[in-house]
Amino acid sequence: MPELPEVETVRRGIEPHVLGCQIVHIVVRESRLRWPVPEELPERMRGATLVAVRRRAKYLLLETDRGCLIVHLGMSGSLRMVAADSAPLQHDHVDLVLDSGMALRFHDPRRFGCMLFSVAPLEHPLLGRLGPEPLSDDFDGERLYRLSRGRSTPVKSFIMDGQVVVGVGNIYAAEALFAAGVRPATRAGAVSLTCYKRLAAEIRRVLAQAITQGGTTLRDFVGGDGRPGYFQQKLFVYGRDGLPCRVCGTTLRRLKLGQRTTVWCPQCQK
DNA sequence: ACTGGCACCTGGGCGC
DNA sequence: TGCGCCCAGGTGCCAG
Repeated sequence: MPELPEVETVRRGIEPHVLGCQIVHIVVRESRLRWPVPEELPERMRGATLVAVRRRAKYLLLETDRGCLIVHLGMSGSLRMVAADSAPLQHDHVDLVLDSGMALRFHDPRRFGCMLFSVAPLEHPLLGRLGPEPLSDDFDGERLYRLSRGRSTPVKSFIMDGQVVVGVGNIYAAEALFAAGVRPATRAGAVSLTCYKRLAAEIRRVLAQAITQGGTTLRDFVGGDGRPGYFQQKLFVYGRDGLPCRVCGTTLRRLKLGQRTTVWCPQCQK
């Protein structure tokens, strides 16, 4: 489900409701996520105080005085604040019950998400080799250009590679490539420095704008406060194959790159 | 070192 | 109404 803007929207939504709270207990109804929820998690976290809610790539880091919960929402996950005594629905796999009378509830029909524990999350194998945050100063067109030399992978797959830059998923990859006027199937190594500078700028702009809009609501995405995102009203290509380009009217085309559906405009993207 | 392909899951929408 | 098929926001891992 969520790309970086959605995860950031969730982070901002839950932060004010959990910061400073103590975890009374953790209810694990289904531990079979992408990786099993550690059996010792409830015992280890009982009584811990939440001191920060951070994000790295698409991972949420719930930091406590006893260590950190690493949460990924996969394709279909969500985190919501609920009343601690509210009845769980299907796929409500984990509750962090807080001393405020609320609970942070992890819901994930497809179970591609995860909930792990670490005392040094940034050194965790899943996070240790990630590239820079797209909204940080470490990310720019020169980096894209440098890392792409000699690579034959499509530029779209390249910018979705977490070692290159994190947080660019299928929606925003397509949108950024459209905005930069770059064809998704172009070999990464054949894209010029000029184009990469434009692409990096568009990746930043599109992600930042999506965060401002509260993320993109597809199907049932809602932020931690239950409000939907509005970015879908600004999509130029994602999900619009066969429809006219919003800029030039040309019929948008679709292809598969790295097993992911990709929509592009043959007129606007060269 | 790279690349493409598969895997993990459930649910919604479609054609028949 | 039911069944089978395809599709979906992610990403680790495998063989070649």
